[in-house]
Amino acid sequence: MVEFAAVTKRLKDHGIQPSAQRVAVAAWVLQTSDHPSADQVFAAVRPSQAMLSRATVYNTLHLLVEKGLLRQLTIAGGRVVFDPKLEPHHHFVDDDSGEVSDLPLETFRLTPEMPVTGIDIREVEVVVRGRRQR
Amino acid sequence: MVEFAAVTKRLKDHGIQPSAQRVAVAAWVLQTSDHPSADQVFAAVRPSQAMLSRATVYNTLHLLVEKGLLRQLTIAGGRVVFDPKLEPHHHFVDDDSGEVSDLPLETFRLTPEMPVTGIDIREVEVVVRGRRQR
DNA sequence: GTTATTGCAAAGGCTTTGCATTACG
DNA sequence: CGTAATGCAAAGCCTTTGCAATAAC
Repeated sequence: MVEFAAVTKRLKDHGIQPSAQRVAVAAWVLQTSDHPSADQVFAAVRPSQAMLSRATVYNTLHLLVEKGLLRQLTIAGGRVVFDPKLEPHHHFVDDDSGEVSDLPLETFRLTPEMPVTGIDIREVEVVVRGRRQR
Repeated sequence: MVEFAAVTKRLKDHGIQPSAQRVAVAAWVLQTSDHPSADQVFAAVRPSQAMLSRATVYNTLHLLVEKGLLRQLTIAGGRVVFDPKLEPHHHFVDDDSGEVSDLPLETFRLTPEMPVTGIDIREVEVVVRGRRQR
């Protein structure tokens, strides 16, 4: 069960005019612990929102990213996925299944020991590829 | 001027059967200091190798990656580029121009202080996004 | 009423695929 | 000869675009 009222407020607070479609998309994607692709978002929200087109999903996702409610990740292989977890953290991609999972920030400490000059760093993305041991 | 003989030998050493197209592609992509996309490789090699199709370029690039002569990177925005520099290092993507450049490994020290368990790490990709200062 | 949002379908990149042709061992 | 590599064009994703219809202010 998702609180649409809370989502609506959150959208407004971030300067996004709510609409049935936007609230439905946001309510789902902002609470998932998964790392869905645009199409997975569409597939997940469609059943409860028959009036929803792919274009609107892309539209809404980009809007959420632009307004800072969602992060867009680029995973090995060129896949683009979305991540509602805003706190800095890293990612692990299972080469076998393609699944994406979070790695806590402390797993790797990025210590600038050689100062990076001439660059305004906006974001550091760390993607670990490998295999789950069994 | 590129030494085709050396490239040919290198391909053979890595179990790749040389051909005119493969040597031409490899000779260019393995010596560039850039981070070209598949299409940029095609555009660069085509003039000196009229008998070259896009399919063969993709084919050859994937072969080089598979055999460990080339690395495939996934850059912010879902772009896939290739990097002949095999030594571990990081990458910087200029948000303005989209250009990719290398960052020395020492720029960031990745210190596993919380041991990563249950995972066979194959590769750690660090991509820094931001802007060049002027 | 005027502006913003949406759906639809078409168009656009980029990459892969299938198959006949050509080159190689 | 038999196998491997290539070219070509078509097909496949995924994503964006244009425009008319709809809904919101």
